[in-house]
Amino acid sequence: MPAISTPPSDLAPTLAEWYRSDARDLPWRRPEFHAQFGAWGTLVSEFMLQQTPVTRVIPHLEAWLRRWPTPTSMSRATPAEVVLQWANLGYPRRALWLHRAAIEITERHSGAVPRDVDALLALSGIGDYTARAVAAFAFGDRHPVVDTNTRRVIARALEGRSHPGPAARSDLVAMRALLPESDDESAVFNAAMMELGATVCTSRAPKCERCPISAQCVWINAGRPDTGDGRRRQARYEGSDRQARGAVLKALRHSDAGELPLDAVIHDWPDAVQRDRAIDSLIADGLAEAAEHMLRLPR
DNA sequence: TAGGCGTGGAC
DNA sequence: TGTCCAAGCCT
Repeated sequence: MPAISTPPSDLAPTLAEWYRSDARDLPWRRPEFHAQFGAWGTLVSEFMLQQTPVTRVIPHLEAWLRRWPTPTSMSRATPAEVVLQWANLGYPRRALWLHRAAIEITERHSGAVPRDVDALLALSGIGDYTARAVAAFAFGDRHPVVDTNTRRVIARALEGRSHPGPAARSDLVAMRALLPESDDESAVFNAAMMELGATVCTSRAPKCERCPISAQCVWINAGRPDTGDGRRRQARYEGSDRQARGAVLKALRHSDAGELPLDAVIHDWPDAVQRDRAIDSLIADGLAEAAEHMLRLPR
């Protein structure tokens, strides 16, 4: 790993000041949000934000929390209801995982979102990022919160690369070394690194002229070299199994009573083998079930 | 560790 | 148009 040229002590205060003045006003950052929904609100927001843009999440989050304001209320829903409410947010397995997590929280933690990172990691659909995001943002504890934005800021500002490498456990170690001493300052630092990456230090066309740490940025001082050759490319979507799965589930979501005759499910799909493979894989994932020549959302 | 997994907006 | 990208997780 390249040498770190900026002392961590310089970064946090500068970013904290910038964050206080420039951070977006997002629902889950408002005190009323925490007062109303607590850690559950944070947890739901983090599930929805996994690979889905902020602007698409906001309306869904508010509808979701109005319907299921606590883990226990959601634990009593059916998978079909949850998948329907998830609507077109994408990656619908997240809806099942969130539902499962709500049940686990109800059964293992008496309906209260746990504060302990290991307990959070043990819940369905929660990994290194989400567990620490909940612990840091909902409970104010000092943990390294590392998402794609954080990794990009570290790659550029500290390592002089245009894009971070693949996510790795070592990212947690690198971020932990940058955290301020106190819980409060750490939470702000985590949020500020993410915010900078999301709004200024973006993947494409970064706005370096608006960056509060541009003077210390190793990447800028190196002439902003393109070092992104080794990045993993997202697989082609057009014609993919994912597209077929999405079409099947969309048909189910829009059907009456959440079910369709099996032979009517995207019957005009150009590749019948792929269509059947998509249906089978959705059933295997628990996102659909077959019964009596019908395909339906899971009950 | 690499590949699979939705959806839609921006360019 | 096609390509990239988005507060990741699971296997």
